[in-house]
Amino acid sequence: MNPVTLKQIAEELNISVATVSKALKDYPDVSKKTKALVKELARTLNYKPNTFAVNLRTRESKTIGLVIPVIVHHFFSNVIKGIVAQAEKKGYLVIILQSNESYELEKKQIDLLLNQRVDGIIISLANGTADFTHLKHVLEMGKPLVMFDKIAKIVPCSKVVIDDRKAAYLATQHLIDTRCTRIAHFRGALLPQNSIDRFLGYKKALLDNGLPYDPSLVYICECDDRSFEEGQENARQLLKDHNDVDGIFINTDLVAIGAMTEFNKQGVNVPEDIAIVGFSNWFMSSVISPTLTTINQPGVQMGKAAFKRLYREIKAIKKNKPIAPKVITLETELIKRESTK
Amino acid sequence: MNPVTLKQIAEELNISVATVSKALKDYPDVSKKTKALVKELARTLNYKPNTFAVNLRTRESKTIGLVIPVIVHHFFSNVIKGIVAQAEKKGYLVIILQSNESYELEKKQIDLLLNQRVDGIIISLANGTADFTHLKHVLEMGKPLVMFDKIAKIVPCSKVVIDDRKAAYLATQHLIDTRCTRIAHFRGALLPQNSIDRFLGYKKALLDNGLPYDPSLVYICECDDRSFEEGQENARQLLKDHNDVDGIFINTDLVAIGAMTEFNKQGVNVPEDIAIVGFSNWFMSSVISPTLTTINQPGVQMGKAAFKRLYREIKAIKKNKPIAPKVITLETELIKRESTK
DNA sequence: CTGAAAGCGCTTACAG
DNA sequence: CTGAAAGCGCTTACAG
Repeated sequence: MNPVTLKQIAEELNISVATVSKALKDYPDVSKKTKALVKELARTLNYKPNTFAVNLRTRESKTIGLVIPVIVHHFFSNVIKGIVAQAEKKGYLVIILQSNESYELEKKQIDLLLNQRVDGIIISLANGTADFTHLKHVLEMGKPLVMFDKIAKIVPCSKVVIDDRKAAYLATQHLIDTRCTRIAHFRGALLPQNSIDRFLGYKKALLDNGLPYDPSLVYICECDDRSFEEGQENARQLLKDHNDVDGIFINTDLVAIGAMTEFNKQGVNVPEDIAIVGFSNWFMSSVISPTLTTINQPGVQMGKAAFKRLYREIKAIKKNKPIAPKVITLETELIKRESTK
Repeated sequence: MNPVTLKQIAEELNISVATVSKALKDYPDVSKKTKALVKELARTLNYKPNTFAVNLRTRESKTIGLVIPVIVHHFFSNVIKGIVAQAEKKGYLVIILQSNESYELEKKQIDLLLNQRVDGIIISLANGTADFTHLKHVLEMGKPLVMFDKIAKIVPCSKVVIDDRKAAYLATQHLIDTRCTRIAHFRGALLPQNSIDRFLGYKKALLDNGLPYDPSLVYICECDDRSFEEGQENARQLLKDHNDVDGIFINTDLVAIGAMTEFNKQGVNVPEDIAIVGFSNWFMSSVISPTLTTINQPGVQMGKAAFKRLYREIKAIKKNKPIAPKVITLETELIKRESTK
């Protein structure tokens, strides 16, 4: 069965397409009687406006794009959930693409979304992204852009983040407060701002407490799909390199769980021999043994906040109002569990 | 900057819009010279066709819809990954919505996608879905529909599944082969076909091996966001109800891990006292201790297969060819690990 | 080989 | 209060 059009309704009622259109949208200059007739018939015929035509006329698609490094990831799937839920409330649909942590792919995905003429884009950067012209391009096209989690400070768009530096500081301070004196750090990849910030927070906490900063205690993990294994490997290496470490602040829960597994295997007791603080508060962290002390990173909330901000900017642009980029920082908290003393 | 249109190119070159359109699409009836000129200018002006107009003309959106019960779920996020990747290869984008296991919401999401005029829909049903008119409606609109994982046999559309009954049979047989004689089952919710099939496979394996089927050994879990806790609760209850159980086949890895955690806590040894087989092969299953014997459920592959099938049907419908629903069954395998003897 | 024309289905400024 | 007209940007059957 072919979808009903305004024209069909108009012919049926012997009025014009223009009037039907206006009646359905409750324009004040249509008589109540006509409105009632039109609406009644529209309902019985199950009329649905043709989105393609509406899009073409109104120049908006009521669709936004989302680019994330990986879909199969607890934090990002939580963010997706938040964005999709919030978008739906406002009548927006979400197209999702993943960059696989590749700059090239990220560029391509942005291009696809622009061609699709989405009304706005939300993105968390790939680890490999060091050039931002594709993102500036989005802004030049007059499309709102919101970054979250892995952001680029230099791009003048709104951002939804947590205070990574502060959270890392808190995590490290907690290790110090529980009498750790030789604290290692498993950091994330080199480029992402959040892994830089977490590293800086770790370092500052050490220095503020009069502990020396020792670069040889900092291990890197790419945090790709091998996170767990990276945790194991780093733990193994750490035990070889340093037998005096008594605490580790780890960039991500999954890496931390990998490390704990390795320590278990090698008979190193957590937290007695080595205390561990993770990051993100993945649900498994409260469930493994010992349960993992960690920083809560509110994924769903970040997704919601990112869409809300994007929505404001979409509205603003529609009204030709200028938009001032805003950085929204969500609260995190340290969740103390068994992996620290 | 405003996007370039065909009209602008036409004016610049003093030819008609029609010729520009045809030149760009390599119609055979345009001179090589004109084509070269047009393509050259289109490139320098960075011309991109207006998707809204193309959609309206061609009556297709190159967009598909995906409805899943939950996004934050290892299996489903793997499926998303497979679908999105495969769709992108064919120039399709994916709009994702979640039903939260609610029939009402699922109905609404389908409606949204139809209004958006997606070219096809892929769905895994909500646990709560017992009525299928919304899905039949999709087919009546002439839109291809592909179900995966949680399907409804009664809806005449293509499906991508695994042989749940066979896989469950294998899992149970493995427990029997390793000398379990009193085998419990933690099943999924009552309605979904796959949890019914897994239950039936369990039951058949028992009977085929001359073991009695005891309904009191079957525990239910909704497998919503409390899966882990449900596993713990069922394990606790099982220990109270039956002290003679020596094996359990569990509907999902996460529930199984919950159960194992509870057994650990209560000093019940896995696999010596109770052997466990899970289902899905979540990556954590190879990582916990003891590692979990399970059935591998190929999420990414299922996603890819679902899109491939949908794509075929979209093409067929475009050519007015009839489509014969097809059931695609992917292979699974039993992965033996430490949780069974 | 090129272009005029019609049309996809809608919205909205304007005339009456 | 109603409707004719223009137009969003493209595609394609048809005429020349």
